[in-house]
Amino acid sequence: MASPPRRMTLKDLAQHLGVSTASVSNAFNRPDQLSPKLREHILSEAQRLGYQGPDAKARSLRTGRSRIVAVILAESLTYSLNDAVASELLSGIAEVLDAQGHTLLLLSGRQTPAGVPGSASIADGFIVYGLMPSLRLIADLPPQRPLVAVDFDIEEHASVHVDNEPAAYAIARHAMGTRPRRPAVITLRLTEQPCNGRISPEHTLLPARRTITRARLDGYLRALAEHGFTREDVPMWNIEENTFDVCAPVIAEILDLPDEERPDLLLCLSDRIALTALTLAEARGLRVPEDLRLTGFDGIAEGQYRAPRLTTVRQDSVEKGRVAARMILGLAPPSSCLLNTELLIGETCP
Amino acid sequence: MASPPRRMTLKDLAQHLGVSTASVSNAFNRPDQLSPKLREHILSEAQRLGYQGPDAKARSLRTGRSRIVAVILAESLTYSLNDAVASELLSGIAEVLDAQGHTLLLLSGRQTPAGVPGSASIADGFIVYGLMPSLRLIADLPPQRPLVAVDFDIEEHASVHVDNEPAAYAIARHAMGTRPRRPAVITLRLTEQPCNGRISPEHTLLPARRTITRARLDGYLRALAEHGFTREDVPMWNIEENTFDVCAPVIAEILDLPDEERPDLLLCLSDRIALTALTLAEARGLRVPEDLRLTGFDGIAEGQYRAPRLTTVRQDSVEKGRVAARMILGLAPPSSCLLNTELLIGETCP
DNA sequence: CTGAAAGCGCTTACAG
DNA sequence: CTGAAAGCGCTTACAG
Repeated sequence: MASPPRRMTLKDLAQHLGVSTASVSNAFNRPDQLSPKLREHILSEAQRLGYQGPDAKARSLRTGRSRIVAVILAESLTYSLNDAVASELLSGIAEVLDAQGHTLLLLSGRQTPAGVPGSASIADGFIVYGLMPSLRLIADLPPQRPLVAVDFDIEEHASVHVDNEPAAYAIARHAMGTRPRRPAVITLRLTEQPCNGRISPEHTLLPARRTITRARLDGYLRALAEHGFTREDVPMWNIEENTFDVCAPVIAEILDLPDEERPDLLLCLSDRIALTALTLAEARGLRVPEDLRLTGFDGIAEGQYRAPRLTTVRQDSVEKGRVAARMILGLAPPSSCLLNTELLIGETCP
Repeated sequence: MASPPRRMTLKDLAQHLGVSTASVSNAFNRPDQLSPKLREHILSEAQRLGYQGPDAKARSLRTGRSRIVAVILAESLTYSLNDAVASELLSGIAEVLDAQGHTLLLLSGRQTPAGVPGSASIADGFIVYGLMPSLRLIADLPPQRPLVAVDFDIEEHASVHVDNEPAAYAIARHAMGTRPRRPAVITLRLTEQPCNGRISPEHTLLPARRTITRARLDGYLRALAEHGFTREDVPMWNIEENTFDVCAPVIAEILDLPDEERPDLLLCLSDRIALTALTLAEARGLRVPEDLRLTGFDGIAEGQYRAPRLTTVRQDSVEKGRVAARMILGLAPPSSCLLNTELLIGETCP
């Protein structure tokens, strides 16, 4: 096992070939700076001798650019990777980065108490997604590198949003087409204090600038108000994490209310919540939509590839990712971009 | 907007404070190399002056380590990010990397014809997942850095697997408990030539060392053989991509066969395939399991959080990721690790 | 415990 | 078109 003690460097290769390091570098990076013949010679010898091309670490130090874009997810990576909406966003980002020869570094805003790991500073730009993270996190990022916020705003930085309030208004208004007797709302991470269950007057709700879920709630309440339901008339439950396991107990509590108290319309802040409600309702023999109507938000595939199909708002999370990535790479000017959504009428709330 | 033209460097900070660059570096990296008092002074001044800590690019060049681990996915990133099994694997990897202060660089083996982008060489180690990629891709990775293969083998490198053949045998044997009249198998990316539909004798099947799906098929066929079904008795269909959209037409073709030809047992190579079959069967009014029994493979949440629950094999993809990450970081010795699976009996094949 | 110095592997003006 | 040289920002023996 007398394997070579270290990787071959550009300098080694140049010496081997009797050319300058500049020529080798140019052979890899700037074809116009040397004769095609020499370039061909250098590249084929590199291949033959096992030189893999300029080292990324050295190159990035020298040029100041790494061709790496970091995505900082407000939630844990475990949650985000298994969430359909976050996954779609990442797909959109990855699609654009790939096409431009860039790669994706995944970071969680929650991972270390120490904040974002130092290796984050290697990235050429940052996409920050999700709940408004602590400003400290943002301050710890290297300044003067492009940053795009998705689903929230950071002062003086670009952002990508969907029209949460109008979309929520539209779907709630659709649901009001058949007047519910007992409408209710299930929100997501909306209370200042953790609350996985019924929201009481003691709870403080986060403001719209902190979380998109508030904007959606405001849309629902606007439509409800137009039909004579005040906020006091409409019970609200809150979910702490957008997963089946965390949703299920809260929804069980709602569905297990006595018949005369059980809501007949559930406006859910996400498809995951609505799908959990649908599963649990089916398990209890409740008929959807006859006994219980349900609406979601997001338009994830799982809600559309089943019967009954979920009535929901489709947001194009893939496109959100593409837009953010284009701004980071400078393919589009930094801006505050608002994407439209689409109302999907399924069978859970016809 | 007379903002500082460039980021402050360690050297700048050292000059400001009248200490050597070594002391500043040690303040950040080796607390034992200087007095607590000086360290405290340096760190607080760094904070005050806006020095964010040593630059990751320079540090990684100097030390040769980046604290970045690359995951190379055989499929496209778009596919992988939206696939439950791949997402779980990534979760497990991310969990371990996070805990060790490392971060995750996502690469696709399919992204560029040019092969893995040069920035890959920044990673300290590589986890390669999925179908056996071209050996060229592996050869292009920097040698002498740790590499772990997941779900396939690379000579002289560590690997993580589940016991595909025995697990497939076990679930098929369970299904044989009630003798089917017309069993069939739906495979996944198993033919040398692309084939999204019925497999004919002309098709060449990939060998088990190239893809885990072959090992699963072998397990099914072994159990079927024990019950007197030869390979010729059992029709097989192949799916090219493990997504609803690609599965649906093939499954529709199967379910729309005349009653006397339609299989009454579908052994599916993945949960995604089985769930698609379940959805389409329900849409056609076929009763599961009375008219059609179904088994999956993977044990993804979506199959367990619905009624009827999928009968399937649960593989712990999160743990697969953890094991691979531990090997990469040197927390566990490189080895060939085989994880066990668990038979989950749901209602689709009681 | 501190400081001066070498060097990680590359890219890029610049002079020829 | 080619080559000699500076320097990206750091870490780390090493001498004091």
